[in-house]
Amino acid sequence: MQQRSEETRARILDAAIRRFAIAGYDAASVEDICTEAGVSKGAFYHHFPTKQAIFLALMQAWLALIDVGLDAAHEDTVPKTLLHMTDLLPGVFAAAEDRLPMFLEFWLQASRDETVWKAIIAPYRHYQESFSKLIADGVAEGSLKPVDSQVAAQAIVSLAVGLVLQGVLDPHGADWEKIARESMRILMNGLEKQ
Amino acid sequence: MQQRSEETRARILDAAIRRFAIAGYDAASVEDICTEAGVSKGAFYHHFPTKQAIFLALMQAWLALIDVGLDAAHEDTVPKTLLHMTDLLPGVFAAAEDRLPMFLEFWLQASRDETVWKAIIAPYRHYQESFSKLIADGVAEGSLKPVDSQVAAQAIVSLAVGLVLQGVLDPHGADWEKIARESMRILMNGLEKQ
DNA sequence: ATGAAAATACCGACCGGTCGGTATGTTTTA
DNA sequence: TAAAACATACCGACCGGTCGGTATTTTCAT
Repeated sequence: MQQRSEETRARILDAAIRRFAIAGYDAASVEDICTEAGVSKGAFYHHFPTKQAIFLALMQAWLALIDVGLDAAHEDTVPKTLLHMTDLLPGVFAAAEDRLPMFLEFWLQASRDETVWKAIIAPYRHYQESFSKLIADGVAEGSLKPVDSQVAAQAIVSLAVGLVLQGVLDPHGADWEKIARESMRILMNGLEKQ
Repeated sequence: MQQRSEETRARILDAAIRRFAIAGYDAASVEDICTEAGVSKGAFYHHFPTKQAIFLALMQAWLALIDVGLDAAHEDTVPKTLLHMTDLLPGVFAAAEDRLPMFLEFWLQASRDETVWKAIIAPYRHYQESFSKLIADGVAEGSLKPVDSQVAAQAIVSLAVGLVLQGVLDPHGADWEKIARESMRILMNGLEKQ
């Protein structure tokens, strides 16, 4: 049975998420993670070759989740799809909760470490491209103004990223779920025809 | 003469900006900064009590700069003011250049360290309030739609923050100056009357 | 089915190296 | 010459990663 092994691995991953989110990549020591997971350092290095490896594993799992989320949001018209995605945002905020700082951590590490950057940049550009295609479809079907689809896509992504970042910095300073919904609506007003 | 003292202090601050931007707060050691500045550790700790102190000093100088920039952008009507700010964005991108990662560094430290957070949150909320008042003025003068000024302000800030963050991650992946200008225009389309 | 052997999973002491900060001495300035 | 400015050597704490050894699970011949 590899049941024990898999559970140990899962415990380490789970503990790592919490420690990285709370303390950050550098400050969260391997020993911290092991203590939180209730395993030894030997177990850690049995499952992961380096500290960075577990970080990458977490990041890739997270990136895969985004993919699933985006695919699941498709509706029959482009504005409906965008609005549906907007409606999902509050849920994302609520679900992420204490793991939101990990988002920042991924971003920061990627901007500094080439290995991390290479792992994140391809999916990231893929998302941009997805949104861009979505906008282009909307323009084609006549539901959106004839905007530059690349630019509009990046505007949407930027707004979302900025909202998350502010939610991380000042979680109780505003009702971010409401702001997310309504500010996306404002942006959409600038995109929708009529 | 305290000329030498002041120059040493300035050299240390300048070196710290570079090291923090390139390596990040944790990875940039005090010794790194000293070497880059061409001074000894003794000089460093003569001018700054702790490593965090120099970080806070840099951050406060940066926050003060933003204040100046925002105040300088005022025009006679609200949409004109917003567009003027938008036009300034490319310059901000160009000027920041290698110091942009510092932005991310400030944000991250603030989300983890209470001292840093307290230093950044008041100015941050002040900016939000400034934008909010600006939007409210626009609604009052009839140039903007009757939107919730808080929400609209946060949308603008979010978009700006998101643009900067993407510029940090993927500087050569897109023409961020153009995207900044045009995506702000789209957002404005959703705000302006008629 | 069962017991031994092989493979896997895990433990925890330890190492080389780094880092923030200090103590103390020397140089420069007023 | 006194005080401020700077240099240097050093300390204790910590961290990522290693390693020899132990416990547990799986394999397989009988």
